[in-house]
Amino acid sequence: MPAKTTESPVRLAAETWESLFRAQVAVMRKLQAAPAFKALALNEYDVLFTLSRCPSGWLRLNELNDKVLLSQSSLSRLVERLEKRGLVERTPAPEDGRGILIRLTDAGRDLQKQIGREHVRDIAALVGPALSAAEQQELLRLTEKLRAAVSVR
Amino acid sequence: MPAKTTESPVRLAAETWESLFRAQVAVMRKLQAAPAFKALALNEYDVLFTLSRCPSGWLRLNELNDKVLLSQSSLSRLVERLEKRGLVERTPAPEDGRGILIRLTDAGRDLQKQIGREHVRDIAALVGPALSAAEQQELLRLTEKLRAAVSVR
DNA sequence: GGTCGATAGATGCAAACGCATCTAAATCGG
DNA sequence: CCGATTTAGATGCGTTTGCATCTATCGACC
Repeated sequence: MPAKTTESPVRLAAETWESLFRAQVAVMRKLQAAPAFKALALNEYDVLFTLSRCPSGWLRLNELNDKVLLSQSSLSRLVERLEKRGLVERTPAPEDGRGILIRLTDAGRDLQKQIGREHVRDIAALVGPALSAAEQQELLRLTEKLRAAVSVR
Repeated sequence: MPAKTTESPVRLAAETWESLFRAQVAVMRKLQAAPAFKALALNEYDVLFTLSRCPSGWLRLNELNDKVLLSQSSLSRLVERLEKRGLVERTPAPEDGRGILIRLTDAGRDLQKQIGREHVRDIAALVGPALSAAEQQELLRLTEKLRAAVSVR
């Protein structure tokens, strides 16, 4: 396929985004269908995952909201569900009477790890054969740069 | 930031996917908030867009379903809504009594073009400043390669 | 040609979603 | 220090979503 992307900057950006988006859809399709997500919706897993990556273990609800593609109200109720299932804990934020802090329970951490292992295998099975290591590193670099630039403020 | 990605292939693939996914979330956040999507949800726009890109103008429902991250039933009802709004048309497929064909109406095409213009501007404003033209081309190439590899069969 | 599994799409239903709004706490300005 | 604005999160409500299932047609095979 010839590179027809020397057209206009606007067009190049649009095509780049569309390609990124379609790739995300294609991969996500496969991942969602995996048995790892019988127990937990992807958004729910994403919250557990994000909490597991947090150094202090605690995250504010609004911090979580930056990571996940959900409205504030939906995230609020999603966390409520996770709490009912005993996967996360809530505490009023000590320094801000409006806020709440969330962290994984032991059960939540276990479930995240278990699903995470399967999930990582699924990802590797999809992405590994598709791109060389060097290409993956470059894709990682570019998407990280894009995310950082878009997320300013 | 040092490249810690020379670890294992599995880990590299997982980090690459996570970075791609987060970038997608970050960009999508901004795009969804744009005034272009007051009139039409993103999934709905995506269907109109896909139809507008189709050479024959007609698409089967199941072909459409490959492009969009929606279940079959959700897409069925989404198209139903678009039809009620006069944006798409349905016809029984001539060669397959089970299938239906969908295409844009004139109103649908107009709306897609109108939103599309705004949308492309929004994308360019986000992606353009984030990556150089060469980087965008490389990102386009890598995501297209990934999508193609994942979509086989 | 008739039966049988597979495929396309529609539909009932409960769960999840976003928007608008509400309450309460923090921050700002005088 | 007090009223006004902003911010964090919860909640009512109508809409959208996915799962399971249903109907109808297609294709394969005997």
